[in-house]
Amino acid sequence: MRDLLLGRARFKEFSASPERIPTNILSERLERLRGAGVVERIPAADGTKRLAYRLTRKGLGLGPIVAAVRDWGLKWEPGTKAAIAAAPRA
Amino acid sequence: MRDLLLGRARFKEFSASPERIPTNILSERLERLRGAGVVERIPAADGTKRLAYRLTRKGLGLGPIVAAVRDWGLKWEPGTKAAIAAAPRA
DNA sequence: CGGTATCCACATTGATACTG
DNA sequence: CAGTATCAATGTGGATACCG
Repeated sequence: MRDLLLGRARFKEFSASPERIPTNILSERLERLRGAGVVERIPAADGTKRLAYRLTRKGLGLGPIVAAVRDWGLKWEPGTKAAIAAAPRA
Repeated sequence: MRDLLLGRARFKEFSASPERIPTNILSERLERLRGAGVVERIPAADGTKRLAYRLTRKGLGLGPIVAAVRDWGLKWEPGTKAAIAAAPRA
């Protein structure tokens, strides 16, 4: 979800993230997110026959949750680093 | 977390919630939340020797996350009902 | 009342190997 | 590149019984 919210779209991009998620887990999660209507498949931007993934509106709606988790971690869990820009301090 | 945010404090109150959580799971979760510094034990308000649970400041900080999840559910997941008052529509 | 103790079922993750 | 197939390990939840 973090990668998708950052605009990442390709299997390989998700796979390259620091978590080093195994390909089977990544594949299964993308399918489950698709089943939940949070993610959709689209043709890749580069014109090749490859696929890409993108958040639906429902998926974009998860942004505030992810942001709230990030903010909580930054405030209360030492060592938390934000991959997505933090909300400005209120 | 929802019950705690609602101000519920007693083991029995959590236990009576609609999820009908088994006592072993409830007990284990309270301990884990305590270990995470999210919940603390306090003497019960009624002066008996019983215990009660309360959110720490760190735990109260989870409120915005729970609220964001609730709002997302209300908007995107049919059948979602809010146990905590929903944020006013922006 | 407020828990512990068992024990089982199932979900999730992960390592690894393989394929169109 | 973008997955699928296996299989083992672990985590999580739940039913149930019991106890101070």
